[in-house]
Amino acid sequence: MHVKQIHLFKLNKEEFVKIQHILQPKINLSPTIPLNSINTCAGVDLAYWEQNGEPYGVCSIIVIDADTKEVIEKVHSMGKISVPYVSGFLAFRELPLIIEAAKKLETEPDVFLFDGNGYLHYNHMGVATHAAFFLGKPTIGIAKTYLKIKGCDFEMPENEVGAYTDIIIDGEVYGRALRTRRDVKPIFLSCGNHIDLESSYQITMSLINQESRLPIPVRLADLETHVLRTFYQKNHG
DNA sequence: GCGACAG
DNA sequence: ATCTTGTCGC
Repeated sequence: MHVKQIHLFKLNKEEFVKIQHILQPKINLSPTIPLNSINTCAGVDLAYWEQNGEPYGVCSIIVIDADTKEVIEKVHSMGKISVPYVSGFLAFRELPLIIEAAKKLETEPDVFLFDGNGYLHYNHMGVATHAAFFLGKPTIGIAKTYLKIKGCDFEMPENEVGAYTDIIIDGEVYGRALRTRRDVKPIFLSCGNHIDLESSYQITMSLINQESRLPIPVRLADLETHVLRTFYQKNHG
């Protein structure tokens, strides 16, 4: 798959904010493709560990068939991590490996689901949104915990599958607290890019099974990163 | 000094 | 994210 190259990853916080401000107005929340033409969905996740006191990470991307839910392709990338985790700047830490892995894809997924926020972010520039500028495909943000913005809490959705409450800040919809399964904590859904919230919701709910509150491709990528981490730790590189 | 903090 | 034992429940 064709992925735009990057060239910007040893900057300071001010530079990161500048980049987010430049990209933010270019976010497009209109769907580029209709729901019924989505045939393949990719899940993206990373795992981390330390080796000789240095941080390493592995990124897994797993593509599944939207109908059968069968795995079509999986790729990964591994390497040293050079950017620390700072809330609000996750994309700068994770994008290098994400892009490296995406380049290896032979299939071109119709949509990417990320482990992290998209539009639900201080500058509407969570990792899912930011990644779309390199992937050029629709992206969706799936966070497991709530990122509080401007002191606004979320309203707990009803305990029913598919129940949700929108997260509205200063009159703008940032995302959605979504109960994907009963008796389980909600996830925090938001647009990444090139897609609207309702479509993101439909896609996400269509990818839920009994295994997890997370959509299947994200869950699979999560499991895969753990396997890969064990492998790379054992084989010291 | 204290609390907050996607992954 | 990661470090970690047991434990409750389908």
